[in-house]
Amino acid sequence: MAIQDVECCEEICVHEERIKVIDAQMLEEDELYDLAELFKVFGDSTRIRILFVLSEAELCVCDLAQTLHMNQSAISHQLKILKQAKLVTSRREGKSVFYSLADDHVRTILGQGMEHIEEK
Amino acid sequence: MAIQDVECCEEICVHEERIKVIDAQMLEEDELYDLAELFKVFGDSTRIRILFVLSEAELCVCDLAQTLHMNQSAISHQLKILKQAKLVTSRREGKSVFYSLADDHVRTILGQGMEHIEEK
DNA sequence: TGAACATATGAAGAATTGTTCATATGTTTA
DNA sequence: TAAACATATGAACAATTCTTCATATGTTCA
Repeated sequence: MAIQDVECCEEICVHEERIKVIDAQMLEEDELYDLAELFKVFGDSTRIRILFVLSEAELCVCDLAQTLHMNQSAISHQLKILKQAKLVTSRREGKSVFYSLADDHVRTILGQGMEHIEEK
Repeated sequence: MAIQDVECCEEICVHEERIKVIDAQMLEEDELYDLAELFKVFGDSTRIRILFVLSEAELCVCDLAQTLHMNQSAISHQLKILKQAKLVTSRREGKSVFYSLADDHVRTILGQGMEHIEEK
């Protein structure tokens, strides 16, 4: 992101004190980045579908692929992203790997999102 | 998304009944899409910063640009996206346009996101 | 051990997205 | 009405992302 001087409205709306206070309370750069990265993970309909399905039942990669009508590779790639974000966990059982939701934040966030879009 | 037949594990992990039940409960295509679109809006650090700043105070475009050290055009573009997603609202006051958070879902979602990344 | 199966992953191409630049729109005031 | 100011927006380029294909890894069982 380019940092630069910005010519700005001077009379009405620049409240320097207010800006200073906000600046001080601002999230750290890496927190901001992590937060955006987290939501980016939610921001894909394939991953939303995976999370939604896993909120109903623990499933293996193959079941997920079949349920979502997508090939195994695509699902595996998305599961990797979900796992890196700690939104899902997995356990191996023989040849299969079963995935499930990592914790309740996932459900809460999905639920809040649903509420928001339903209010429109 | 390509829909196709997937050769799938047959012995261990395909639970056809389970899949049928999940299929029936699955979100509608457009709900899924809307939900992903919503989270996509949260999935950018500039927009997260805008939302965070607006959670502290109502600000005009110019103040936002100055606070975030970005130019006015970039901020306006992002505000448009936030407004389309109904995450912010605006009111005009003379030459300036003031933006603020649209509702408390925004705060809840941001808060849950913060909790999640802080638990790591 | 080797064949069969389930999952993971690297590379590549298509599609999407964010910022910048230039300019348009809308508001105030001289 | 014209100039000055604040905001909005279209086009373009760079960067990121998602899916597919091919193949590698890991597990079971004959």
